[in-house]
Amino acid sequence: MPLGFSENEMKKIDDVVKTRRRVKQGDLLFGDGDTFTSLFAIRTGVFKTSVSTEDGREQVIGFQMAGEIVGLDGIVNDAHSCNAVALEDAEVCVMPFSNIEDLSREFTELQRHVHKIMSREIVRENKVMMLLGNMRAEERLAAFLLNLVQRLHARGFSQSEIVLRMTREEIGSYLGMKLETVSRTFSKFSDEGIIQVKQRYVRIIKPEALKKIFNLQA
Amino acid sequence: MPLGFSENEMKKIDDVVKTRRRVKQGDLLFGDGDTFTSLFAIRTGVFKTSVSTEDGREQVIGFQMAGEIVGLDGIVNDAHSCNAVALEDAEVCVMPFSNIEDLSREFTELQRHVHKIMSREIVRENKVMMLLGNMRAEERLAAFLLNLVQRLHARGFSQSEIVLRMTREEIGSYLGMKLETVSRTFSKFSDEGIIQVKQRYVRIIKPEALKKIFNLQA
DNA sequence: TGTTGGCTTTGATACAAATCAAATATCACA
DNA sequence: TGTGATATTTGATTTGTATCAAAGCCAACA
Repeated sequence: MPLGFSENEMKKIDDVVKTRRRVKQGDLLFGDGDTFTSLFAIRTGVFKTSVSTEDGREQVIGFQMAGEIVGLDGIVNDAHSCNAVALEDAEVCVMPFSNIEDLSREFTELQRHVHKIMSREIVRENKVMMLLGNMRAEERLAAFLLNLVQRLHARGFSQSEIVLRMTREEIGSYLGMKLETVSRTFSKFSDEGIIQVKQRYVRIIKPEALKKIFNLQA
Repeated sequence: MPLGFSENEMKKIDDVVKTRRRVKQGDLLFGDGDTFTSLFAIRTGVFKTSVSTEDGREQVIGFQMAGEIVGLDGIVNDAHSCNAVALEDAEVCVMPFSNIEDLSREFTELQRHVHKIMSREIVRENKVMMLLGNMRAEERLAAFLLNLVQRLHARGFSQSEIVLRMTREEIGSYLGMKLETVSRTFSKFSDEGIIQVKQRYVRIIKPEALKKIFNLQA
């Protein structure tokens, strides 16, 4: 939340955010078709969001972590159009959207914040479309790893070490490739000394090499 | 714009929308890096929006037509992060975003409308990610054609005839495939009697066949 | 502490789409 | 009306990733 509010204002805003909900690993925070009432701010844990087709295939559309907002998809039709699943035990703030709308009419700062959150999600998805439409497996995985450490580092974690919360299959779904290709690409980076991989643990040895792969975009 | 406003309210809202701008075919409405000030409501013409990489490759992220809003990407950083180019001579309403923010604090209906527009864009991009990540060339093109006629039909045009405003290359960029593959897939659909194609003109003969291809998602 | 089941790695092969190449069609404009 | 530039189609070949298959690894739990 942005600063610049009076004490009284903060209190009102705090009220929006006071309800908490715990979500166990593997459990659904919300699912496709669920009635939309609230946005969720992630306090702890990592989520994946995904859409599914009738025949059961899944497309992961994002991995969200502490401080990020999920549920924006539900606003347009008052129903969610994707699934949000906890990849580890998690806790979220439940923020009823009608409260957010009421308050953001009162506080310009909050209004602006809400708009920026939605715009940020649009811009993020634009970048993912570029990944999916234009890039090769190595570039996609390099971009994925760089994005992940960057976000983890911004949250006080290591700049070089990652413990993945998602399976190879989920990474593959997000990046538009099969789990075997994800695994092979990890192995290739490892062989080249760019990263160390041991199952879910990844250590980035040469971030510049990843950046080069990503920027080269052969 | 949604209904349910008083005359006085309508006048205020009309004021936001009164500035017009003409954009010639091939001209930029806004470009990556441009300062963000306004959203644009398309009155006539078709636009493409795209992001580019340093090495000059382009990913088309959408084709927008009358009644649709472009520029949402600019809100988060007060600068645009994509390009919007007119694919034919076009006219837009220029809607200064600060006016929109001011008015939407005043009118709940407008506030809601703005939120829904942004959410709709997020949901649209989710679907494109599914296309790009999971589907094969035929499925992508079938989905593209169905989406296009559906939107044209909603605007009073034919349910079966399309005059494409974009090149094969632009379609391919949007769908994550090369122009030759787009062309071949058009030819294949044509050979199968599903569509008639003559350059930019497309007539859909068997919409059910397209739907089947799209739903099958082998 | 052994067993089960899920996840990951690696190898061999198949295939869809990319690439390379050339011919044809269309349009703008001199 | 011809000419050049651009867009499209089609063919031949290559290639990156998917698919199929099997073995190895790990964690949870009986």
